[in-house]
Amino acid sequence: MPEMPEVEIVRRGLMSQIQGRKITNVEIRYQNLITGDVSQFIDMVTGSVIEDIGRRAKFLLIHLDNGFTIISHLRMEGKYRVSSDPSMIDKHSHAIFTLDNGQKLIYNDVRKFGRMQLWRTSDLIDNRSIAKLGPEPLSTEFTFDNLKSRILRHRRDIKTVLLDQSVMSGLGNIYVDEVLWNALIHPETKANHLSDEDIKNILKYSNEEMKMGIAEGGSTVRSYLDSTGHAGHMQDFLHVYGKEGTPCSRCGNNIEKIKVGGRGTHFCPHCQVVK
DNA sequence: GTTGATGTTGGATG
DNA sequence: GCATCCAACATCAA
Repeated sequence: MPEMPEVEIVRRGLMSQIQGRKITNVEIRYQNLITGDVSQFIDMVTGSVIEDIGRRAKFLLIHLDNGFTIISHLRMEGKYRVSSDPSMIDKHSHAIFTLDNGQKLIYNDVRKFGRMQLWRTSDLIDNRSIAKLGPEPLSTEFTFDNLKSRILRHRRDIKTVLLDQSVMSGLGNIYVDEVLWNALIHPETKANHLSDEDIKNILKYSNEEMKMGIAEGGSTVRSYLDSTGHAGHMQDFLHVYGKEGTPCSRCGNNIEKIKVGGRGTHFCPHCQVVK
């Protein structure tokens, strides 16, 4: 499911729903959900208060009042849901946090790809997953010079490079296709062949797409729902993702779908030409 | 029934 | 270090 905008929507939802709540009980039904020692995770989280919820790229950071943070990644289909309705719990509910107001924070994940781990809040920057992340759109570090030097280091296809979270972070398979369509760049263009103009466009449209994705509540193309169970609307504004065989909204040529770096890739063969 | 694809990341292998 | 391949898993469509 989630790229940066979807994770941000989940973060905002959780902030209004569970910030300040005490976690009175923790149940982990799928042991591999937790990276590290499961019983230690349960011990440390039980009885703590949720102080704040942050985000770095696609990682949710649930800050507890005991100096620890739950680093949570939803991967493909992870979902949080806050509810007191027991029917919200099913065979795909892998973690259940009982809160002091009687509600439960339920983590659902059909494909079981998502992961959580506990990390000392003051040492978050040392976490391997967090440490390697490149700058994300809408942040102060996301500048032309920084992005240019990071992209030009690579000779892989630009699509693959933009999906590499150590180059820049936040984009996933949907938004990267949209950014490249907006920027008029063919997804198989070699990264080190890009012009300053191309880099400027990647910067500009990454910011725009992330901003719009957040404003529209995220993209729901398969299964994404926020923590209140609502779908997003960004899917109504996509130009290429999932549009194969339909006319490009800019030039009228049919959108094509190919494989780039093993990922389904949508682009307009007329607007986006390899240089 | 079988095969392939699905908003991701990280580990193994050259 | 860099690039590529595959695994983790369940479901749905062709």
